[in-house]
Amino acid sequence: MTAATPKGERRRQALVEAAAGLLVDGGFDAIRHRAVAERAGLPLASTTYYFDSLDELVTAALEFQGNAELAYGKARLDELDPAECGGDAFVELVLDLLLGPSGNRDAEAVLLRYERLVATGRRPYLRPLMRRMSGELHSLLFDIFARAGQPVSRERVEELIALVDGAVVNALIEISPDPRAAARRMLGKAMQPR
Amino acid sequence: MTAATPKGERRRQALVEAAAGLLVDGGFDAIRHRAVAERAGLPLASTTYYFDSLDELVTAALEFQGNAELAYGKARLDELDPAECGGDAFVELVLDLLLGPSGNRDAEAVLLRYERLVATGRRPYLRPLMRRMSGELHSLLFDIFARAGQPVSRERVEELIALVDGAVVNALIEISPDPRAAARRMLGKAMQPR
DNA sequence: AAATTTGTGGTACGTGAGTACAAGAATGGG
DNA sequence: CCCATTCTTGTACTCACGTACCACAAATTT
Repeated sequence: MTAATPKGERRRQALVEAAAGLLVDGGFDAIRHRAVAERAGLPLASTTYYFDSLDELVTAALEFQGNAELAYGKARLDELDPAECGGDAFVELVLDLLLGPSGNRDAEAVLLRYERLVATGRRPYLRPLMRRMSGELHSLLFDIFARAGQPVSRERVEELIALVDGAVVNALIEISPDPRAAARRMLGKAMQPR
Repeated sequence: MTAATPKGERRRQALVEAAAGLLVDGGFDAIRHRAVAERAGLPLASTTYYFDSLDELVTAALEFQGNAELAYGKARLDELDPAECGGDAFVELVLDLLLGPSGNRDAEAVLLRYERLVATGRRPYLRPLMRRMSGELHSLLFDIFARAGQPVSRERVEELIALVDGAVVNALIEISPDPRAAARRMLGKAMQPR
């Protein structure tokens, strides 16, 4: 159900944000009616009033989080100074877009981005949303490469994303996972001038 | 707990196989005491008798499944005829090792291999096992490339694996996921003679 | 053969979850 | 001011799950 009153809309939004927070901290399984309500400081029943099912709440949380990440990416694109796109700095920029800002407690925060992809395998209802966000991310990267004076084809963007994603999922099984370092290594090598 | 009697050992093994089956069909969350017992045709309490905790059962199931996959890979290596390693056939061979034999109901079966990687992020107790299996898989691929007359460095193996893994996780969000096709495309391009 | 270990399985407890419900409060238009 | 719609929330029902328990059977050891 959708809210019809301003206050209702605010409450609904508070629930979405709480759910998104839980999503980041604990993954999809952490989004539960009771946990969301508590985190938002609202009663349990408010979650079932504004969302017909838990899936709907999960979808809203994912959309909120995804949009936040895309907004961050767009901001980085806007403030991009082509002069400061030396090799290493540019690699870090791309990693920021794909994995989130560095300084995130890493393995933890990166994990969610990949749980999302894989979870979509068993939750088909997330696919349309994930497709949209993935498409926007690709476009964003495409623009960033162009803006940085290193234009690439869309196909090449897909390759680089795949390389980073693969490096990350394989890094997750290390004793002390450092997925960003693994991705940096692969990406740095792939982007080296030939 | 470990079994001490031959019959006990058989029962324990039946539980592990049942759990592995559930793992393949429904992912980690599908491994539950009751489901495992029912699938094995044994009483509920047998699961707690042979395994101190559910984690132990999950670990055993994963190990069983992983070993089966590695055995399949070794068999493919043994029967490898270097003469039949034309480009396309060889790509398919590599995909068979990384994604499982073609003909698997694809998106379904491939999914587990990536759930494992990501799940390890939130289940540290799986890491040692995953590391071991991942290492063996890398070695296997290294040997296969050499045997096929296309030797590559271990670093290059890692790159190709990352490329395939990244292609797969990104393919999972499609409306009708075909991760194998996506991986085939990327891998084929990356392995093209330069 | 007795004793001890090992295996077996029915049952039940406690917990946490999704969801339903109904009674009450707030809101806004006539 | 009233009334209908919208919102709010405490409570409770049902279910599935992990796990513990215990009486008993089978096997193994002494």
